[in-house]
Amino acid sequence: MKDKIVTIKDVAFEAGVSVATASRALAGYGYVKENTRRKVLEAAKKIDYHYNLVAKSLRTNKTQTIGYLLPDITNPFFADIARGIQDFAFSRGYTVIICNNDNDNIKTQLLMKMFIRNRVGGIIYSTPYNDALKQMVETTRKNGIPTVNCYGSTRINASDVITADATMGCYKAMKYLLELGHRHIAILKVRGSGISKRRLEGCKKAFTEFGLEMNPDLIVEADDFTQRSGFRSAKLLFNQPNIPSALFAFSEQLAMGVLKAAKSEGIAIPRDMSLIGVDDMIADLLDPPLTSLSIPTYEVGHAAASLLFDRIEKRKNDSPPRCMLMDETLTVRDSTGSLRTAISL
Amino acid sequence: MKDKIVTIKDVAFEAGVSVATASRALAGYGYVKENTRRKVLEAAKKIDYHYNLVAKSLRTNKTQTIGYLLPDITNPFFADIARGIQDFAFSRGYTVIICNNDNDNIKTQLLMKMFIRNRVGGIIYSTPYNDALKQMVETTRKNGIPTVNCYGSTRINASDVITADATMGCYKAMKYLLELGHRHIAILKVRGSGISKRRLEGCKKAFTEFGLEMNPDLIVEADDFTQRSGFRSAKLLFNQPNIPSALFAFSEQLAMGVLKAAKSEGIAIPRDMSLIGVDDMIADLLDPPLTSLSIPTYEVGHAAASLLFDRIEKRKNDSPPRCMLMDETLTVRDSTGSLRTAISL
DNA sequence: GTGAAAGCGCTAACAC
DNA sequence: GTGTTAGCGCTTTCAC
Repeated sequence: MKDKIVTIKDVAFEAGVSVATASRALAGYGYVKENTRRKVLEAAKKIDYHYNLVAKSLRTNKTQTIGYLLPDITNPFFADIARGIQDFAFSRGYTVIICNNDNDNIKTQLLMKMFIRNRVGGIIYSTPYNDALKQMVETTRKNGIPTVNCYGSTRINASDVITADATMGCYKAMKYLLELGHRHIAILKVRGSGISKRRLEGCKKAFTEFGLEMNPDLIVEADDFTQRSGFRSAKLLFNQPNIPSALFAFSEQLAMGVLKAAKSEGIAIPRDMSLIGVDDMIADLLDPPLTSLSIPTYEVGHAAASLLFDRIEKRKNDSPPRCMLMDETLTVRDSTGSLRTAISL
Repeated sequence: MKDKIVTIKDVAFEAGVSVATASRALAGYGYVKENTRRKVLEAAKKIDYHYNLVAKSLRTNKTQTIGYLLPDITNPFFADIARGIQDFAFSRGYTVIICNNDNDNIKTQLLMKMFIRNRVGGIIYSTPYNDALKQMVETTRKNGIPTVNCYGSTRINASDVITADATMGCYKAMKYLLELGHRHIAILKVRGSGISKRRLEGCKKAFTEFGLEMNPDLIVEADDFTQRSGFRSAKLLFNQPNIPSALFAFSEQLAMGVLKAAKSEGIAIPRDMSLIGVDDMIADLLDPPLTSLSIPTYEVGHAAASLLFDRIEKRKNDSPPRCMLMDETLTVRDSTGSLRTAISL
């Protein structure tokens, strides 16, 4: 139980070879006779040697680590993405440092600097690409650290971008509602949100395909993606002369707010109104289980890591930023029904 | 944009001092004249220097990193703990490596080895202290890496332990039910679960205090903590001659299963039966919002990190393992009511 | 207060 | 196939 640190030198001595050979055997590269390799590995095990990644990192000037910057790991949406990233990274022998910025620019800057100090091989971020981040991305690039914008925004920027195809997803969801016979369909989007805009485009496309046009009065703008906003907006909507036969809310939280508002107004779902949400984190637990456009969060994370490792390993860090879109899928549950249902009552 | 790496040497040159002085100024220890320090920091900024933690780690033989081993970051319960750990670690200038073992012993071993190879300063784990883990904890201890068992089990083991006071929590919850007038109270625990056993003890204590005894027929053993198990067990229970006036399920998932079973049997909650759950992750979103015993997950994580840093920084790594208990709190919502309600109907 | 220099554990030429 | 050896970028004695 001596505190003497066991190094590769000790392994080499124990195995009766040079440190170079020991190194080659341990790291598994270069030419080592199978017999020698075995001898070295046995010696390592015997003297309880543990490879020192810190030393390797210093020597090779690259770590087996990447950073992931997100708003808050407590948010299941990002936790799923994180899992996708971790699994991919781990399969490559990498470790990931997860940091929460709480949507705070000061923290962003601090954390990105921490990533650099730790000499991460690359950084994935799921946080809006604003000026604070832009500046830090610039800095990391100068330091040879590639970045991937993971579900942050599709706005052209200095990083590779991976995100879900929101336009296409909403097109599918809206088409589904139209096929059910709905025409008087309300949208609950968020004011000033880029992704809301893209979602709306998808909706419009579906309407156009049906030779219809959306009623601007039914496009409601919420302040943010929260449940409270959803509740408030829905209340307002429900106090109009006639309520829509279907409502498409652009987040799960918004939809939950709508659900509450509907309950309080005695509006039964889906009998009186069909409801679709987005995100699908706990949609199946709601009452009624919510038909929902689900974002393939795990796959998004996985793909982000894959994009990042392309740059880290293949060193093609000078090629222009790429953009990759993942398919959103519609999961039909109990909150939607055909228009006939509503008419018959 | 040259790829030349900027080192402390360059900073020293730029500032016109020796590397030793530059090092002292940059790391902020030892004697450096205020004036010199400023000069060095300015030089560093000017040539865009980024401190290299890898080199520091190699030299000092300690990293600014800890490891957190959990079943799955996607589980909000552990994500909350992770957040508590991260925040504490970050405040100490540490970074945390989060690894999911999916309750798999092989992965546990792999990941713990990864932690050692990365020379983490300490490890927190939220995974059962079984033989596989025990062996790895032994190994880390030999390598001078302290460990904290965070909500894993209170069984005496080689690590510091932090957990919630389940016995006390359940005592409070049960007392609440008894004060509401309930006597015919069912428990939904999990067979073979250590924590379930401690929870049951708390319940018994409350009964004893009221001069009562628990009815063994109403202590139901589920196979695991899942919703499916809760549903199945509740169904069985509800098909008995008379249903209990209250039910206490030892996890949120179990309670959700009970909720579903009750709905399918036409049992109204809380009118026909009161229901209490444990965990309180999404209890407020359920229908009805669930009265719930909440585990202070964030605080548990925070405390775990605090315990760990005691050992890392104060180097009192030879003192015997400590055990720390956090209070669980009862959050009353709509799923519980006084017995009179039930009688009156 | 500051500087010179040794060395943390590993890798990668290069020599044999 | 294997060995020798010079560092990677920092810290930290020990002189001055």
